[in-house]
Amino acid sequence: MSHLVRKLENFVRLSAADRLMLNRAAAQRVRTFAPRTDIAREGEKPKDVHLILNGWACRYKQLEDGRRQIVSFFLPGDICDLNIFILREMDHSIGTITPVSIADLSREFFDEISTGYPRIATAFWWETLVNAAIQREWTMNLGQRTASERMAHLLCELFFRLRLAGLAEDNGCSFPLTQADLAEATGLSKVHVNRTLQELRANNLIVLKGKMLVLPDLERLMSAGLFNANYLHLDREGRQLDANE
Amino acid sequence: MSHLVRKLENFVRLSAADRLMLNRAAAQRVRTFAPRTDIAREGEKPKDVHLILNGWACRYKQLEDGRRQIVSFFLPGDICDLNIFILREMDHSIGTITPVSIADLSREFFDEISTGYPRIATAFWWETLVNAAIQREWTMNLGQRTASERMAHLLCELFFRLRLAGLAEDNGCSFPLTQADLAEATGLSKVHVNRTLQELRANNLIVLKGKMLVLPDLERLMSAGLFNANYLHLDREGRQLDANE
DNA sequence: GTATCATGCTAACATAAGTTATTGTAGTCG
DNA sequence: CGACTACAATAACTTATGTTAGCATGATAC
Repeated sequence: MSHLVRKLENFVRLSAADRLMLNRAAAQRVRTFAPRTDIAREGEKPKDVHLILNGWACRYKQLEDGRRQIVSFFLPGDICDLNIFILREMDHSIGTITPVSIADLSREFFDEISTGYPRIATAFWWETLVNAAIQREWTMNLGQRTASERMAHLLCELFFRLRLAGLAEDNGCSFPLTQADLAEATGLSKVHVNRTLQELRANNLIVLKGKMLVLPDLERLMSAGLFNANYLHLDREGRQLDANE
Repeated sequence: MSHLVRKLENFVRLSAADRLMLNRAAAQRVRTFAPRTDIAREGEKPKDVHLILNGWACRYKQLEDGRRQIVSFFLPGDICDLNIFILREMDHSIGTITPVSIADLSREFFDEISTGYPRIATAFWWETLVNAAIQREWTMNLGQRTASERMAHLLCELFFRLRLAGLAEDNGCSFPLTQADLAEATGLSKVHVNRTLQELRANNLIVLKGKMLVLPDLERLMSAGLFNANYLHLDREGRQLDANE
């Protein structure tokens, strides 16, 4: 089962036809990219919506003087920007971290969804709203949390999101980000990222080595990062109805 | 003409019927709020989409220990969160800065839009995408810009957005935010906000007094804030077609 | 096997921004 | 009118994080 379907089914119940539709779309127009290359660049006209099939990528923005900020990460099953084609040009770039394969989704695909696949349409709205919530949480993260809180929070988020797509073990996950990547995502310097990771290690909150992240005590890491998963909206739609609200 | 219509017409050409529909929706279910009160609170079940008719409001998040971050501002003509009702609970709060009046838009209103008002639907997608872009830009702002760049950038953004809704003069606007508000939005301390504003004043980039902001030289302020308006996507849809792209 | 490169680590030092505290100023309320 | 109150301004001091630089490690390539 694809990571996308796996993820969306955490929120809506999809029919067999829904799943077929999604898997069919994910099998067409597939492209692959080497690590550290751009899938799309700021200033370009957006043509398609990208679905990440495999690998890690990120959205980033750059200032004229070279300062770079990773504004979000894309994990397998993530969709880049619904309906982006109505805009005239990209206001950010999308680049790969690892080798990445994507499927390009056309405008026509979304037209089909909105006329004939209401459950998928709802699931896509959920995806859009959760992405917005993640971006807000990053604003909070950069604005209010200290370096170690910020790092702990980011690690929790990535772990939760990977788990949602079926890509994490019970207490860890594969983790391809370099300290330089973490620096660009947290707004810290590389040196301070290193210090911060050492601190988390010293507190037995993480084991991070050779592209593998182990979280020996997720609860403690969450509280170290003041992490509250509510913004990921992991509850299935209708649960409040089941509970006879 | 309402601020909403004014704003959306910067992007799509609306028909008379479109405008009528929007103005009708904006006249029903109107509520008013005192300054510094909450329109919605984190944890609540979202019921309606809010359209800001008048006044300034903000979205904010709070940590258990009281640290607060304003994650975005709402100006007249802004819509809070399209389709928010599919989520089970709010992950943030919405509070007023000034006295505010809003119109609550129902699920049924959006159903009507999506079946019978394609231009409005497109304009709403534009609004959603621009809001996402603004949130990304805030991430960049907090992660990479220095205090004075950050402040200059924020002032530019608010000025541009007010102008879009027809709420700014040529070289200034009404500006109800306190230094404490600016601190919560920029992730700086109140004291440092004060220092930063002094610096901008000393460089003749702003005149800020008694809830009025004057920008004597917008160009210079923009370059002081490394402000590039591309993320606001102010270009009307179809312009690239007119230009025979 | 050793040269090269990306990545990680550490130390010493510099600085932007935070903290605490005090004072000024204007508006509002009784 | 005087007493509050919210907001703004400043000073003195502290601290978290940035900067520069150098070294260590491990993978990849020839």
